[in-house]
Amino acid sequence: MVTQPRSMSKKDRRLESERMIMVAAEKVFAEAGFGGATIQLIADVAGLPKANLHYYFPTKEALYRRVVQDIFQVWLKAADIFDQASGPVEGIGAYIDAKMEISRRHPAGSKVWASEVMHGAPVIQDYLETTLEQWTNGRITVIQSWIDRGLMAPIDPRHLLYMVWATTQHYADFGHQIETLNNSEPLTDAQWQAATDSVKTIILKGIGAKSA
Amino acid sequence: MVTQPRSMSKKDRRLESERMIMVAAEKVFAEAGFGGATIQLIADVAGLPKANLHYYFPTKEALYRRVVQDIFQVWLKAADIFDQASGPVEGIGAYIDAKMEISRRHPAGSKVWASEVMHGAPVIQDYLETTLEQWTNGRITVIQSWIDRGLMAPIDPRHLLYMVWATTQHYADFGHQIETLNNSEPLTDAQWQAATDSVKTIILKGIGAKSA
DNA sequence: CTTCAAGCTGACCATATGGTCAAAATAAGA
DNA sequence: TCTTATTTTGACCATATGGTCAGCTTGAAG
Repeated sequence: MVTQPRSMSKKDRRLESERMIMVAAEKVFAEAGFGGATIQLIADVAGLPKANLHYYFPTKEALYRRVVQDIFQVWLKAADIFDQASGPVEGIGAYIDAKMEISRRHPAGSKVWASEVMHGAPVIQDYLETTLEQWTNGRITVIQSWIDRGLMAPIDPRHLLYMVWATTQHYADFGHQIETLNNSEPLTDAQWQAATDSVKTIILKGIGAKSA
Repeated sequence: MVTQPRSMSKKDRRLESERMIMVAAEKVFAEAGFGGATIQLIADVAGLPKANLHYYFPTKEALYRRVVQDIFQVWLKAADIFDQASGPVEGIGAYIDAKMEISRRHPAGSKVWASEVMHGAPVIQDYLETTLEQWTNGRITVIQSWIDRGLMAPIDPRHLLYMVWATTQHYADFGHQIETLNNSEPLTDAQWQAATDSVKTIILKGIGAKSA
């Protein structure tokens, strides 16, 4: 456990403790799944007694919910890029860049999200039905307008989005498999760049994207 | 529980019981994850007393291992199609067809596989390092030969394979999300066909595939 | 310095779960 | 029919785990 500086105010220490717990929880939930994760292990990773963890988060479910909600925020934030784009090359290209970066920097979060959805989204079903659906429909409109303006081929925007999600998140969720097939070595900077380029090249060419 | 006909021999009944347990286990492991699944629930789904399940499979791990190995076999079998192809349009096209069909028919299996890999492949690490790596390298050779013969653009074959895996498996692993975004309705036959067509179109066009 | 609310923690509890076992039931073979 | 191996099952056990709680510590405010 990293000792917390005396300088911190009580409020800061609270926030700091909550953050440490969240980070530990994200990691443990990602590695073991919700059912396989134990409060004890999360507490150990965070460097706190189990009872202290319960002081901040009353139940395992509550902690898990917070973790999933946090991840969803990151997810949504990356999507903002989409809107500032003038056409598919810039918009989808930048979106792929952002999502690949998330897969690289927050693989644990991506896995927790994947696990949550795979198990039927018991915790964030309402988000899927409201926020995600609205975001998706908005993006579908944008993509459709690009198609209407002749900036890309008439691909079903929905399946295009699924492909981007699937491909980018795969590098986080199946990172272990990818690493194994890479002589059990993590991807290097150059390899991540090559992966990103490959994904962008294939998808942008595949939809016949033209710069606006 | 489906009563087993008296006509069955003892050996057949054993196989039948094992199969029922495997089917139930695949479903429960997919829905709850390894840690969240309970032997009791698997037994209930299979329609057997818990103790009887332990007669056929000594431990939870042993049962899980069998389930994962089974799934891997399906995975490999689908890959055979690849070899009979004369070029990327036929080979990759047929491979995408096969994998989309698996996602549709065996979504639970796909989820168990995804979960296993996400958790670091504790059970099938050796398969990844041997069988999967060999299969992958073989396919990379094939794809490279297509590139050399000018049948497709010079895409890194590895990332192409990852994209096919990611995209096709996404329809199983994230099926719940896709269903939610489809007005909480399962995809119809036509929608599955449209999804498959979209995936094939984008990828084949994206790699500049030409018929041999 | 004193007071008091906020924060922290070791010890404890109830429950769920994987797994065991002895005995009963069943079916195949002599 | 009798014998024996296989299969089935209810009852039981040891352990792990989520969660509680009473009491202790700490630090801010007056």
